[in-house]
Formats: sequence, C-alpha cells, structure tokens
Amino acid sequence: MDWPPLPREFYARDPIAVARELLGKILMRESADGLASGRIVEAEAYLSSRDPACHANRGRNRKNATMFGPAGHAYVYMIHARWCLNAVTEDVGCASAVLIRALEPLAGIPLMQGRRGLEELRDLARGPARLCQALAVTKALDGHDFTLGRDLWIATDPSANGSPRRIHRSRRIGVTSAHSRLLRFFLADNAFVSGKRSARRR
DNA sequence: CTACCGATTGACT
DNA sequence: GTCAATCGGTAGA
Repeated sequence: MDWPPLPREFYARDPIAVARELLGKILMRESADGLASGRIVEAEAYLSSRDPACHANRGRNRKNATMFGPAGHAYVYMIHARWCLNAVTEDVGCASAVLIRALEPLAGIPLMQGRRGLEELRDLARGPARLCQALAVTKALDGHDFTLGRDLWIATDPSANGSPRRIHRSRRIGVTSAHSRLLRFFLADNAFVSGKRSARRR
C-alpha cells in the first residue's frame, strides 16, 4: 500500500476549505527511526492579513517567512518551548495557513510512545505540540514541501471510502485575538480531539 | 547581551 | 475550573 501525497492544488485554496478537508486525511512521518502516522481530527485556519491572530498579520519576518511562500509547505513554529505544525495555504504571498491540532495515531505507535514518554494512546498526539513531539517534527522541517511524499506529507485515507463525517466548528483554542471567529474544525465525537469537554462540542 | 513573549501542556483544586 | 513551567525566537540596548 502506498500513500501518495496530496497535490499542491489541494493546499492552494481558501484555508477554511483546506482546514475542513484536512480532517480525515493521514499525516505521514518517515524518519531514520521509522514510519509513524495518524489521522487528522482537528485543524484551525489562520487567515493572513485579515486575521489578527495569524502570525503573518503584521508582515513578513524571519520566523514566519515560510507562510509567505508557496502553498503545500510545512510552517513549523515554536510556542511555549514546543513546536507546532501548519500547512501553508492559498497563493504565494498570501501567508495563510492551517494549524494541525490533533491526530488519531495509526502507524508507528510504539515509536510515538517512545518519543512522548508515555503509553496512553489518547495522549500521544492530542494537541498541536504533542503531535509534533510524537512525530519528531522540529524547526528542521520548517519549509519542507508536503507534496514530495517523503519525510513528512499528507495523504488520503484509502479506507475512508468517502463516507460522510460529522464536522463541527468552534472558536480557536488559545488565541488571544479574534477569539470569536469560528475557525477551528474537528471531527464530532472523536476521542482524539484536544481541549476540554466543552471545547469538543460545537 | 538581556528582556519579554507565546496558535501549550500538565499538574493541580 | 486554575495556574505556572516551558525555552527558542525576536527586538532592542
């Protein structure tokens, strides 16, 4: 079974559409340690200059430069001493992105358990920094091209067979500005979605 | 060089 | 529900 990467066109669109459609896709990570993967169950859209919470809102700098580049690349940044992973969306210069917030672990679970230092499946990748630790995603992968289909990429789940999924939307977690905007998307009733119980409901 | 920040997490009541 | 540790990046002196 192979896992072809989503094409550039998937990412080169409105980040809200990309965030919604990333739900149910498989995030793949291949490193020297082996393969690990998980189903994306939660994502948030960040809308560039039209979104005060977006890192690119105040213009380009060294840290956010990847967001200003082409869609389909990884934007990795650090918050509270932890790494978080985004997919760059829209056109070059737009600087919008989708934050991948939680995974349901699929392959390489012992590898993820080792990296996280715990066993509990539900805690391995429930949260943006936890999933980066579980998949060994660091600044070294900032700017990485997801469409290459190696190291780090996103694929369609062949077992998903297009079955409709219930998607809920809510306020984004943790942001201090534009708090009221409903730009967080997650699979309803999925145990691997982050946040308190109240944040797992619409 | 120091000071400050944060799209978080984990431990706690 | 609350709260503080976390530390690399960045800005500014």
